Amino acid sequence: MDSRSARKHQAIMDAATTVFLDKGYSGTSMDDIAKLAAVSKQTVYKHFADKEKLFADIVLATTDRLDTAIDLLAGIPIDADNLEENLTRLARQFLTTLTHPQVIQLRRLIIANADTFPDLGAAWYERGFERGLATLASTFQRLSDQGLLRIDDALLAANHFSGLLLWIPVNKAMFTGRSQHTEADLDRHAATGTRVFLAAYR
Amino acid sequence: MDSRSARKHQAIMDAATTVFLDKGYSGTSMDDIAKLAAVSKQTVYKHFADKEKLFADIVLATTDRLDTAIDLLAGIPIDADNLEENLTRLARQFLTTLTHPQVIQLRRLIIANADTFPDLGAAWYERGFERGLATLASTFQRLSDQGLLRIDDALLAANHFSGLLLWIPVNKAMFTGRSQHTEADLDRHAATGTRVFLAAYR
DNA sequence: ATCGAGTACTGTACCGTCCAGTTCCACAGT
DNA sequence: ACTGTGGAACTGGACGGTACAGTACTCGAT
Repeated sequence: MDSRSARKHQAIMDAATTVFLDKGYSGTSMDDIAKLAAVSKQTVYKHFADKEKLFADIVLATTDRLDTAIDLLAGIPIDADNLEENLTRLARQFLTTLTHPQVIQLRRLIIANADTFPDLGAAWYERGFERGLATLASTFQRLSDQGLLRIDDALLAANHFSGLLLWIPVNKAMFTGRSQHTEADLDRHAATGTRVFLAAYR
Repeated sequence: MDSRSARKHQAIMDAATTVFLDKGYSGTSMDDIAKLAAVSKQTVYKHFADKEKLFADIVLATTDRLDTAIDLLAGIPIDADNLEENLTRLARQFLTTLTHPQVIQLRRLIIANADTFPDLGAAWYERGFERGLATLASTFQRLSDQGLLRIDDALLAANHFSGLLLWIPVNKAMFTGRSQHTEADLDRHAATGTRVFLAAYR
């Protein structure tokens, strides 16, 4: 069922995602998108009412992709033995996912336009952020029920966990352009962050 | 030495700061700034070469103001007794300062334009972020020398402290527009964050 | 006579629309 | 299976309208 129309639609979405992530909302022209999608501008406007609508669509689509990625990640079972090692590995994967250049660029994009598109910022916050925290929290709750952790507010614990891990690398990436972290940096953040977390919650 | 010229200069800086913080870089026109400063556009261009230069100047000036505020804050002495209470108060003041709407808007502004002005992002990161962490770290080092904390990497400890405190409220503010936190929220973040920090570092 | 206000102007970028001509696709009849 | 046909979708380019950075020029104030 890849009708021509559907193919074009997808091509436009892909192109728009690329260009918006790269150049920001106002830095992107509809002509740019049409050209990259190898499609006429008329066709773009046939599929999307206007620039704002197109922007909202690609942001939400990308957010959903990220959301499912996090779900998968938090679903990985954690052994009772070697709790610290297992948790460190979870932390490490969190870091990999959330410092991925595309994710960083998406954050940038939403923050930059949170004034113009308040609904979009709120939607991202709820679907891409709070939901991620909630799944992480349910993992912690499980560990707590097994007696491996000592937690009364699982959501708060998830907040602390992610704050310990992400505050530095995410901020660095936000401010210093497309800075790529070395693997060693991320390893270190995962290890030390997990250690502090366990000191408080084991 | 308030020459007429100096006063105009200041008026333009103030107006530009206000408008840029409110509407973002590309959302702000030079006419807006001139009008708010009660000055002709010609005069604006007499004092600042172009829009980019003006933007860079006001960002760096605001960053410096924030930096000195943090210095003051981290310099407050901490009693040996009631460590947790004292640290919680420090945390609370950190939160107040860094969730101030102006600061949040400045962060937004820099992140939004980190691609176009990479130097500015880097400058903010070094002067407004790493420097703040460094002063916090030196406070922790002092406490460690007094035997109140057990720290081997003071800078890392400062990172963890700020991550625990700021991750949630700052993210929320970034994404959900000018959301104001209730005092109670901030109290709670300060208390729980400090508790986790002390569990790991006391 | 110097400085700045006020305003008009230039050049550019870009959103969204329009139109004339072309390609794709589903479905009919053979 | 093969062809023909109608309609929908697409192309490419042009165009109106608007917004805005930066410049030029006139006139009044001090």
